[in-house]
Amino acid sequence: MPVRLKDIARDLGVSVVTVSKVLRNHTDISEETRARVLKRMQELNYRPNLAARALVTGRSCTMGLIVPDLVHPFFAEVAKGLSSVLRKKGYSLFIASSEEDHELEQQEIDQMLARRVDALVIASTQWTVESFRRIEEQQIPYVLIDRQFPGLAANFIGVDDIAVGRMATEHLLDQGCAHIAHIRGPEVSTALGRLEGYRGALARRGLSPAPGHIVMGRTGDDSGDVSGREAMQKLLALKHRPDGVFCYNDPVALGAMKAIFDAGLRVPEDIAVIGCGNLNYDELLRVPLSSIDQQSHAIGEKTATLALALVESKAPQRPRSLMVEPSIVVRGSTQRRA
Amino acid sequence: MPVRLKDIARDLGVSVVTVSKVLRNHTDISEETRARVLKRMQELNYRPNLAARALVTGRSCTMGLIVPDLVHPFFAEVAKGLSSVLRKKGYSLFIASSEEDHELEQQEIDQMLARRVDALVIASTQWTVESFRRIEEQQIPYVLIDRQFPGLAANFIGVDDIAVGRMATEHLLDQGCAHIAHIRGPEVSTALGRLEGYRGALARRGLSPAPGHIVMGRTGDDSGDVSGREAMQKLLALKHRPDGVFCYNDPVALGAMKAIFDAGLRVPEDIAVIGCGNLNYDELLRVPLSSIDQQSHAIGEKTATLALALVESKAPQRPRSLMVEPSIVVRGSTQRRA
DNA sequence: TTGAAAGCGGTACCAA
DNA sequence: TTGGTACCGCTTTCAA
Repeated sequence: MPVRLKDIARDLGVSVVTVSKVLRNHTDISEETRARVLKRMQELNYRPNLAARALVTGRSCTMGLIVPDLVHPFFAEVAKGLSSVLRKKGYSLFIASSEEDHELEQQEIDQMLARRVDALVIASTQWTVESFRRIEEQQIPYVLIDRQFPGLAANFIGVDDIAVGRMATEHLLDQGCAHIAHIRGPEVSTALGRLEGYRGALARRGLSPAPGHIVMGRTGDDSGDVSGREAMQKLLALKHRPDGVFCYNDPVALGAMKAIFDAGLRVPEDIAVIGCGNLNYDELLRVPLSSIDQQSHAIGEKTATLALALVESKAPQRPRSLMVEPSIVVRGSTQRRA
Repeated sequence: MPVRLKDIARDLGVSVVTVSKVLRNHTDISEETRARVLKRMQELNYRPNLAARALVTGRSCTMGLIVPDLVHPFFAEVAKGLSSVLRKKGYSLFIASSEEDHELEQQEIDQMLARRVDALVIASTQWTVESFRRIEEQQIPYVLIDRQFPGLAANFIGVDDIAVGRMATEHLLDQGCAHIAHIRGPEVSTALGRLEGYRGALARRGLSPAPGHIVMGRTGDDSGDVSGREAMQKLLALKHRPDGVFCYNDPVALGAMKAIFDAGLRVPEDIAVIGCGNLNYDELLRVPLSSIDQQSHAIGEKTATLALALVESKAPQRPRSLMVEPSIVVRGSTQRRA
């Protein structure tokens, strides 16, 4: 039912090729013909079938994005940043949520490869690099975001997690905290980087974490508030309880604050708390939460730019790893000196 | 570089057609041939080019979703629900964020039509129905979600907004509130429905809103907390201030709570507050916010099912409008009777 | 059971 | 400046 080049050509008594050339602004068409064709295209509201074009040009002008959880604001922001750049270049974006499931992620990768996306962006939940090999076989460029894979030479864009840890910890030090604890995350690159940054910041001032001041929440990212609460309770039970806590992420920080309040203590006077992620609700809390912003939108934009560059250059590039600088957002939960 | 039917056919000395038939499980192929073909497909990790298939079958097995803001948890949830159903049927989903911009939305619609999606799902920010006519011209089925257009006979799935308003208001009444105010939203179907439900619930008990008890926040959905705060301040300045407030959405409710705290009053003892949307942070607040859940995931799933049905049946269907029942989530902000 | 030919809606190349 | 022809990767139809 949609209008085709052929229809326009027939109506005007010209060849399909001529119409196709007008469509793509070729210069070797007379002004008169061009005008007639354009007019007819308008009248019929013609839209080229991009799938057909993709078949012959070998470019689908399509990319795929696979994230563990679309509802997580970090990934949603990345998706927005990515698509805002791609849209301007005429690209459309397939988006899929892997629900933190390796198998599903694998399936989605296959599906997108079958759709012949020009590039793939993945915030992976994999433990092995096998799926990435599959992508490489197909010669399709891909960019990993958020989580890095040690030992995999792939394009990567994410926040500099060591800087995240350092920044948060230094801020607590600057606010006069002397005993800073860390509620850490699971064994993935983001959590490990933040832990390293935390240690580094202390070391720079000749300090080191007190015994028991590095605790791990039971779970990783989700229902982080529960695990944050538990972890904080452990810290409160210590003989030397901390006066500042750097939390792996914001949900964990909220849980930690709950535990502090439950113990009848105050934030930030007794214990200062800082999280990571700068989630949209941080500002709305009774004690607004200081946090490290992960520049999710910027990550999306930079990823788009890199992916586009990879698609343009047919020669395979040496993989690039790009770290975005985090930034601190200071709110009430750490402001001890007015 | 990807493997094609032709490659497999050549390797095995059979025709392309034969391979194609094996691929689609046709029965008129000998077991022996089938086995040989399947084996080779495995070895080469063959994936059919779905774009090419789409060109000849006229089905892309692709749908489009356009929402005003992907970062908003409601739309992110809808997207998840939608894609979880579609994935099982082998469909992929283009997702675009219109950033609350009519023009962008229009562009995205055009883009997706050009990609020949099998169906389109839109949470529209349009004021006119022109873009929908464009879709109808192309004979592509579409489903509107969230916001309805009076006078447009289109498929629609959303929460029953009148029920939302009724439910919230009745809950406040049941908690013993006698003077219930409403901070309403802009002139769109969702806000109007909730207002109507609020009025209806009061009327059922022989009540009507006191003068000045229906206020409108300055802005609509975004930065709702600012407008909620302002609106609440107006309510607090009244001679007869309310003892319960039903807010258009959760950000507005947070703003309202801030204003109440600033005035030195308590929630829910002095004023009970209920929002709408059941956003993920509601539970994490100092005074957890009661809210009406909009069943976003269910909306996504039902939309997917409807869209699939529309695609299956070639005969154009009479548009269906489907209302999902909201549900109330009671938390601390309204619990006045223990 | 197998495959040759035509065609889906476009683009590339080269000759007229 | 214009258009004939071939072809992108796959499916459909029909004859062998």
